[in-house]
Amino acid sequence: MPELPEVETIARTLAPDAVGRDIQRVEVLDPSALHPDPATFQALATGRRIESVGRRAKLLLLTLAPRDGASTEDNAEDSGAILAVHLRMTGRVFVLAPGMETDRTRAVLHLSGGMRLAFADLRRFGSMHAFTAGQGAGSIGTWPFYANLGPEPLSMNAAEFRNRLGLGRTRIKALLLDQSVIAGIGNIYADEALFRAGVRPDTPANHIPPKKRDALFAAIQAVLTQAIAENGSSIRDYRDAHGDAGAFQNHFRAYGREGKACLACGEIMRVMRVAGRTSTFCPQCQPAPR
DNA sequence: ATTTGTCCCTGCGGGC
DNA sequence: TGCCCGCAGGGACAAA
Repeated sequence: MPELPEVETIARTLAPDAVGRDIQRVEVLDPSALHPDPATFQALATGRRIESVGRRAKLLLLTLAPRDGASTEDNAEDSGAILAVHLRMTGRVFVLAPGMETDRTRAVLHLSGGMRLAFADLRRFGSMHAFTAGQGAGSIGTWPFYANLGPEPLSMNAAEFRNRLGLGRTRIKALLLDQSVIAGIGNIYADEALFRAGVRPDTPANHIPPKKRDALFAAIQAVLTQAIAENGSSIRDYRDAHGDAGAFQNHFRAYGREGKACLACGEIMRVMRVAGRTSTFCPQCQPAPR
């Protein structure tokens, strides 16, 4: 399940191969994968050079340059384009070696130099979105999901995090999963951070004192930083742009450990449902809020 | 106003 | 052995 560290790893492993190449053709295998529609996607992407590969929240972002020969006449307004890939649960982005094919491929970007970039997705929840890079209609800033994204957890500070949790009694895990509150955290890293900070997933935010908020923020940063260093977590589907697995799944202390002994105290790990997600926690280390 | 449920989709594992 | 069901979960959306 690609969350922030997985998408970051994909961006890092993809960039050296993709940056500087031209998108010569967009091969559409599953029209429903391309937004706003396949024709618009092809029109926005084809003939542009990939300037950079990055990440925002759980989105992989390809920044595309204005087209070569864009004259002051007809293409004066061409300020480039942006491709945003959301992998959701089972999406993958691969650099395809010559002759190599992938399963469940939904679209292929044919790049200069014979390189191919494949977007594959078993469960077809993922999607690719094309935007103009300007401020006008069609630009990524007008995409509500993107426009409403909260700050990056690795770029914010503890004070901002404390404030973002607010004064309400919304349960803390729901806030961590809310992309408009803080961007890029999913079920795995929410559980891992809450465990490390000793905060139960259903604790109302207004029951978490400032010091505990700071501890939680530190845990979030530590978990995400270590996960990036380990190239993400590979449970089943996730691979980087070269097909290699990550290793952070070997460091899980909470996620997927229901019924097992807590690594800190030996208590049996339990699950509860918060915000519609299975949440694994230690009843001892993460005591119920009073 | 927050929060829960349903849907999207496919594979897999548990239960019987 | 084999079928059925629930679960996995990010986000949009509807509903309580």
